[in-house]
Amino acid sequence: MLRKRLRSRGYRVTPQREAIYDVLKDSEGKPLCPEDIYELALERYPDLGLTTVYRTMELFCELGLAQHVHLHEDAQYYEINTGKNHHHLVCNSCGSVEILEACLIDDLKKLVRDDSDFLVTSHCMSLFGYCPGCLEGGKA
Amino acid sequence: MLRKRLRSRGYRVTPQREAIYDVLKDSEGKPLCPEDIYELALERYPDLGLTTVYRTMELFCELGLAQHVHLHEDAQYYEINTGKNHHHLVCNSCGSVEILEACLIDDLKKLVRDDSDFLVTSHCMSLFGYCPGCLEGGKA
DNA sequence: AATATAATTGATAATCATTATCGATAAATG
DNA sequence: CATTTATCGATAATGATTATCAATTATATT
Repeated sequence: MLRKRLRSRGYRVTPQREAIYDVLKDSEGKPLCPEDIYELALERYPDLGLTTVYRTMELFCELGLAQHVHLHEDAQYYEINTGKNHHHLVCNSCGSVEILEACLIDDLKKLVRDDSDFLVTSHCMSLFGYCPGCLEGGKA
Repeated sequence: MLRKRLRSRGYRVTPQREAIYDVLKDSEGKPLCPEDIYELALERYPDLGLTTVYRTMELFCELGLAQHVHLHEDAQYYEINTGKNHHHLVCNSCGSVEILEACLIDDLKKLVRDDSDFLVTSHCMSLFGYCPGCLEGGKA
């Protein structure tokens, strides 16, 4: 899987990339930060550098081998709390933000309330992609 | 609203806090980063310091006057991409992460596809709160 | 209205995660 | 096996956020 994916795009197969990929595979369902990945991968490839972890994760995400997970309640953007929920459509190209009034968070919260004992106090939710303008202009 | 909310919790009403709150109110629907807020608030209170913006936004979030918005696709946590979506339940107290297999993202994507011309390529979605263990132990 | 007190502020320094640089190394190709 | 060039790791640089601390000022009290 890893070897094929890398080679098909012209990237090289290296022991560092294999070590990092194995760490991710073994941690399925448990999100890891770069430092976590670094420390686990060191056990498989002792000369690994932290820089390589950052570079490799960026590559893996681009190749669809890994994905980002948002685990912090803090984010560098703020807005006034009006009490009513909504989502944001964030354009990867121009950075524009569109408001999506429809909100599935309440459904999801209800689902969690019914199915588990976890108490939800807040959430983070955004959709990323390309806005109509960028799609049309071929910037995407 | 601002004055009442501050005083009811023993916080003081200052021109800096009023300036920042006014900026948020005037930017409803448009998420702002600390630097954005700082620059807009300077027009209302020219001696404002950036440090105060960070402190004030933290306070406003605690008071429920403002909320965080996630606008970046990059996050410092990663996991392997298995192709099937799921959400994360993140405990504010112990940091534990529970997997929620149910996923409403596909419904939401469909909704966006039907109602707008925005092309969704990825998303961020997590629920924050308190896990059963922390609720029970009174740590929450 | 004047005073006391303690919260709040802003300038500065410190921190910490992430990114850029660059010479050395090693994977792929023939 | 030799060549080419992607990849690597150590280090420095960056940039956003946080800690420090003396000065200021909102509030309660007199």
